[in-house]
Amino acid sequence: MDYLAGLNPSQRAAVEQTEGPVMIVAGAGSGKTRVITYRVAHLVRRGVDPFNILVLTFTNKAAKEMRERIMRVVGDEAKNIWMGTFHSVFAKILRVEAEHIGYPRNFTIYDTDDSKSLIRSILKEMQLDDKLYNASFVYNRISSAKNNLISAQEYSRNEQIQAEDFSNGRGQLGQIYLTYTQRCYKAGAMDFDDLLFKTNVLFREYPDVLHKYQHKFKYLMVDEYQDTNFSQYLIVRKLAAINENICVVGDDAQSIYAFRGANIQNILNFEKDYPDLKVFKLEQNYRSTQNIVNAANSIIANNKNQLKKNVFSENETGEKIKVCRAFSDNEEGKIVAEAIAQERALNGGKYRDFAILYRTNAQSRAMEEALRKINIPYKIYGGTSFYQRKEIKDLIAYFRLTFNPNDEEAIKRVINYPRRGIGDTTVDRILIAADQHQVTLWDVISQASTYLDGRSAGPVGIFATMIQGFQVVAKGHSAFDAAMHIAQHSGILKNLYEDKSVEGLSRYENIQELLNGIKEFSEREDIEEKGLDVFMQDVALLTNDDNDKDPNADTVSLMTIHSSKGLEFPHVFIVGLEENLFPSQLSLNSRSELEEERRLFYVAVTRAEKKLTLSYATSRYRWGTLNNCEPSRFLDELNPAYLELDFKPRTVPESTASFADERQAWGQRDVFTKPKPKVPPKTTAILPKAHTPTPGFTPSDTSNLQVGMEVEHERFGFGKVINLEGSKNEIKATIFFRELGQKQLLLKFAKLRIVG
DNA sequence: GTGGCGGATGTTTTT
DNA sequence: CATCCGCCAC
Repeated sequence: MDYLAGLNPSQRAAVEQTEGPVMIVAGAGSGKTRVITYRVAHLVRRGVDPFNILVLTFTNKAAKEMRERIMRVVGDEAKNIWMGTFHSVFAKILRVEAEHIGYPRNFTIYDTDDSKSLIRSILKEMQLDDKLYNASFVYNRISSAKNNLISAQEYSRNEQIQAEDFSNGRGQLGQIYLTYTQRCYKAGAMDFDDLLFKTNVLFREYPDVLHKYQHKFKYLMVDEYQDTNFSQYLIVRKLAAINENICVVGDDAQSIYAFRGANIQNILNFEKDYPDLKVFKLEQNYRSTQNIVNAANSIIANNKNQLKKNVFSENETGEKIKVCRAFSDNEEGKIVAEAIAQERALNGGKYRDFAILYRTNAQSRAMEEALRKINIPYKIYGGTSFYQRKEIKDLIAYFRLTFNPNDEEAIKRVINYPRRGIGDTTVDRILIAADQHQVTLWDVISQASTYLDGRSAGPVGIFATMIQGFQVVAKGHSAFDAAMHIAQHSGILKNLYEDKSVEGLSRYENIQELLNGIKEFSEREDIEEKGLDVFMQDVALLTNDDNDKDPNADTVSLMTIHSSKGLEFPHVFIVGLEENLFPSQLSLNSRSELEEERRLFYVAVTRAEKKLTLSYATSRYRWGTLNNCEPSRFLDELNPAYLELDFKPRTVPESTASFADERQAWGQRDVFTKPKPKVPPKTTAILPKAHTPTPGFTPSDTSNLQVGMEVEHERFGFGKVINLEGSKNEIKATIFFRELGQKQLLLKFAKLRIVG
């Protein structure tokens, strides 16, 4: 029981409370991961069968790390613990139980791209305006419906939802959702949200199945509970209903996934669900210096909605938090890169002690360039995942088709790649034929001559034969052999090999890398089934860090704040602290969204152990144009006692002296003393009454107006005509008003008096 | 059915 | 700035 010795009293109490409902409210850096690890280890030590333990995490990375840690305490037995993300665990269960809900065992998992592509097809078929019904918007709408366990039928039947959609001019959303669901079903595909939604359906419709898992998972633990949505919440509650050995761990201050349906209420209401609940609060931060912890507290204090908690540190006070200003995003990169080099030159340390965190993936580029320039090794986490690259998705689409030939998105992706003379028209015909004859897509493709006319039947038939060939090969061979066969005979390998461009070369290499990965899988000894179908089962759920070749390499880490959650580094740089970037422009509409951004900043700050550096740029390239930026409001919210500004406050040398006397002596009218809006207002409705018309103002006949004439406008004041264009009744005059600047007016409406 | 071009459009964040 | 999409000519 030596592992218990290193824990503080509340940590230890949380570990030892293995029975009944438990909630651990864990402040940032309070040893949460240790508690979960030891708690699981403790269960195993006390004789609980690892097969009866289920641990749910939010990333594959977290699951993997935790399993390794537990293995260090209890050994190989840890391999048998059910541990993974919600999505991966329930995908596994759904595959076993698929027949109950009418899905094939080897159903495809659609990723976001697949889903949006399907939505786009549906929108096109329904001939809907793809601006009003933007695919991403529709996807999000369907996604949040599913996360709140609202089925397509329910969505369409619900009068309130319908009324809301109609009033937004999007009355077809219900129909789109219905069609989308139907098409996924026909394709034997589930999207990410379905993995949770269908699990709920399964548990609701088949009590015996639920019962089986309730007994299987005698002990449940959920990490990052504050990030669960309703769908996840209900799964957990149902699974725990019999044994009630449920332990959730979370921190409301670190809830940063509301945008994908996470509901803080899940953590706030936990007590109501389990009256016998034991709550443990972990408030001592062991990770960071006092300055960092105090600064973080000063940020989160600005949020109204939060659980009371007192996170404190007894570590050294530490250095103050440095704030840097740069002129541009590139200079910001340079400052950060040089700071890393300098820190290492002065105090040593490894590259892996440094992390650069940003709000959006796009910001990584300036950082990368700066690091590369002075030869600092770095690694980017997240971003476009290896498995999202086009060439990888293409090859995987062939794999998908091999095991599920009805996979509509896979068909569309590769039926004509490499080119084999099957154009969009033919694909449309296939979809229509399947619909008309009430058969599957694969029925149409595999019996092309019965369903299609002669011209398109030929190439489609050849395609079908090829896929059938793959199916035969996949059955009798290892994952690697099958994959290699498909890569070659589909023509993908040849197609990429012939592309001698730089991108083509890298695509070819990526395919090689995927094949290597499959080869490794084929040679693994810890699993029995090594077919390509097994490899494929959760490929859609893999992310970048699952493809990490050398996790121990000494490199600086670059990642979004979201993916930094749960990690810690001695030195942390948070870059791009600018209004409209962080907080994101899209979050400024509501208090709750702004508070989520603030929690995100809190998460970022609390990643730092020893030293934290914040930076912002006063200008930045966005969409290819240079934009001026304001420093983030979050910088103002930080208690200045913990900050050190790395620049002189910008003060423009000012003098009270003026040239007013000289101007007056010269006789010039002083127009500049009146306040002048920088940008001419766009509409006349909000114009200030800047001008009082000359007494007895009457509009002149402007039919003979000439360029260069001085005019007075009833509200805009005095101005000079600088251009006239258009004919007769539609003459448009460009007039430069002294007070307001340039404006364009239609003469037939404008009331102008010609001066002098 | 294919390929090239110009224009629109997009950046949160992740499973 | 980059990519993706639609439109047009072969």
